[in-house]
Amino acid sequence: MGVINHIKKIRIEKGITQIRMAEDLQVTRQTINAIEKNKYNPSLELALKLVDYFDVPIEEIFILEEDET
Amino acid sequence: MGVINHIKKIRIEKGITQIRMAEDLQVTRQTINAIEKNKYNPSLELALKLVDYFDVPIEEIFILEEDET
DNA sequence: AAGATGTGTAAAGATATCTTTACGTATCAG
DNA sequence: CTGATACGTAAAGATATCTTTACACATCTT
Repeated sequence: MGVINHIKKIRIEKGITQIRMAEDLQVTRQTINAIEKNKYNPSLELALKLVDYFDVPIEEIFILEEDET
Repeated sequence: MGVINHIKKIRIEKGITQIRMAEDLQVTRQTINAIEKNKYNPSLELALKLVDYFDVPIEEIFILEEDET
């Protein structure tokens, strides 16, 4: 059970650096890096900002992994 | 800047109690209550579970309020 | 080689999210 | 009135999210 994301993939595709993303989204570079490395999930607020930032559907960025029985 | 939600409205429309929601989503009733009262935002994981649970687009539940310049 | 740029990481601290326990109020059924 | 059900809330504590500061490594340019 948990959430994984495809932020790094999307960021690279768009040719954006972690540094620029952090500035644009008003968080630190370490936050972007940690989320890309799936160290933890973004807050809902940051997740929604990421959706707006990349302009892609949320399902293309964040995947809710179901509990495998 | 922040996120508001329409969980209470949607829950009432579907005739579900906070207690049942909490059981179904495996969180406490207090968590549901606090989120409905906008005491704090759900985690991204819980937010995605809520989307699945209600089967509505995320934009109908969560609204990212922009910073008014 | 030296400097600039982009990325990975770590540790300490602040704040947010969530649980557990518990109490209060209101409504409805018996 | 009594009991059951649903909701609102509060306080203490655990864990997650995010910041600040700092260091390391790799690549590219000069």
